[in-house]
Amino acid sequence: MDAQLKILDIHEVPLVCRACDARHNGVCSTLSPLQLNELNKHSQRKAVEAGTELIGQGQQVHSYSNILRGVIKLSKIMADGRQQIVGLQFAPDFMGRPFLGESLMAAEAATDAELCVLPRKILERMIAESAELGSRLHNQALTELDEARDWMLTLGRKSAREKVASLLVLVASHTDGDQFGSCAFELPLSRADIADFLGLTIETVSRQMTKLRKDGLIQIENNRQIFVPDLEKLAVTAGGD
Amino acid sequence: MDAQLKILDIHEVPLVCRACDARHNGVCSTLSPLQLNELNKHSQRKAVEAGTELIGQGQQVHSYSNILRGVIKLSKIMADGRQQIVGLQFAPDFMGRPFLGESLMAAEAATDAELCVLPRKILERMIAESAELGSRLHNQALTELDEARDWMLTLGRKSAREKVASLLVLVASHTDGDQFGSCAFELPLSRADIADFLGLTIETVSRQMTKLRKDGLIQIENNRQIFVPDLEKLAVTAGGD
DNA sequence: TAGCGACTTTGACTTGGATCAAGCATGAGA
DNA sequence: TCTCATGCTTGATCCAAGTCAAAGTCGCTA
Repeated sequence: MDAQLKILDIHEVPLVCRACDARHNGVCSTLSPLQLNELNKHSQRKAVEAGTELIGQGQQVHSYSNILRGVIKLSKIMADGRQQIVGLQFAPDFMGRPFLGESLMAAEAATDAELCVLPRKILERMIAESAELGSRLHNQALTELDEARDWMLTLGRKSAREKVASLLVLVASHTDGDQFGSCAFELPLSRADIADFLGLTIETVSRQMTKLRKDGLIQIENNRQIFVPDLEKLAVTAGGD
Repeated sequence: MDAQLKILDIHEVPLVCRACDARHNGVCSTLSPLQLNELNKHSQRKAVEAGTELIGQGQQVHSYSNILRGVIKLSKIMADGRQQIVGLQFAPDFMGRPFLGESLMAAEAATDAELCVLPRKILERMIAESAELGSRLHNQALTELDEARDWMLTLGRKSAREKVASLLVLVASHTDGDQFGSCAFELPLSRADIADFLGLTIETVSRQMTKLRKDGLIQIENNRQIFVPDLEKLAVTAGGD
């Protein structure tokens, strides 16, 4: 909520994103050395802490970002305050909605995060110049659409228990600990965030987490540390397939 | 349900889509005459009647389509039969998810419809060749993503009454009768479809329709014919903005 | 014109999740 | 050490929407 750093003013942060290092495969990996050099002149690395609002619903868009570290939540809010998280973005996703001047939702850092900020005009010019970059972003848009539609099934047709299990499976799937049976991870979201993502209240989320714990499907430490003894079983609880 | 025509066998229907006529601005309008000619060799116009399944969840994708007339519903189904409609496509949308061999959802004609069917391989080659076509499809994907996220807010946070009103506003917005105050249209969906789209039951949909009617927000004739005396008021009932 | 099937509405009852209201932990600051 | 704020859990109660069951409506066919 307390936005110490505004992403829009890209000149605040001095550190320049030098090249497509491993974490930076969101966009740059498709560019020619010439384009990369051009991009480096304008891109800015930026660290933000959890809770920082990166852009508000209805605000003008001046930049896009590659997410280098952390989790960003995208949310929509109704006139009366009801809120729905409509997407989570993990590193190394590209963040932003090209070709639209005004943001249709708010973006907020769910965890401490690091971004590589790209000015809008520069990036849009590069999309026009590089078919490969365009294709890359096209594919990410399609993937996000797939995910959004999966989530529509979750929101529309699953019970609270299934919803919470679905969220845990989703977060687990974005954690590299892709071991077979068990996995452990830190939840990037508070109970309130989870509720906003699942279309539930915090009380219901809490109750279902407790129930999943008592049923032996998960273990919880310090509210955020989750251990899943059997991911398969949790996925079944989340609604199968 | 009874699929008399399978979209996959493009040779069944003799009529060839000759050119980018007005209704056919989904894809073809971006192509060069040479490419158009090439496309015309392979595209097929096809009429399907309401209820025809165009592709099933998990099936191999062999073609894409431009929708020339009618409404297509995209739906996901869970192992136990729970169903959620995750998108509606109206003419002149492009239908299909490029670059993925297997369909993540089912597509079914909600109304009688007419399609221009494009074989997958041909279209994907043309995307690679034409930056403008790629950009066009990229934009459609982004638009669909915007719509999906809007709908996530509806599914997650709105009451049954607001959901039904939202659907009516959505359908109204795809009807060219964009008069200011009032509008009239035919619902392309049955009560069961509406329920599947809104994450409700048919009974709840029916009750809310009745209540909206009794509140004077809509008039209903023959279940499907809707007259909205004041679209603005209905939009407010749908949750504002 | 009666009968059948698909679709819709309506009513009575149940229930899952929301709401309201305390408690409980943790950590920061005085 | 106390207090206060923040985030989470737990319990009691309520209500919106689901479930179950019947009855209308319409078109189709015999």
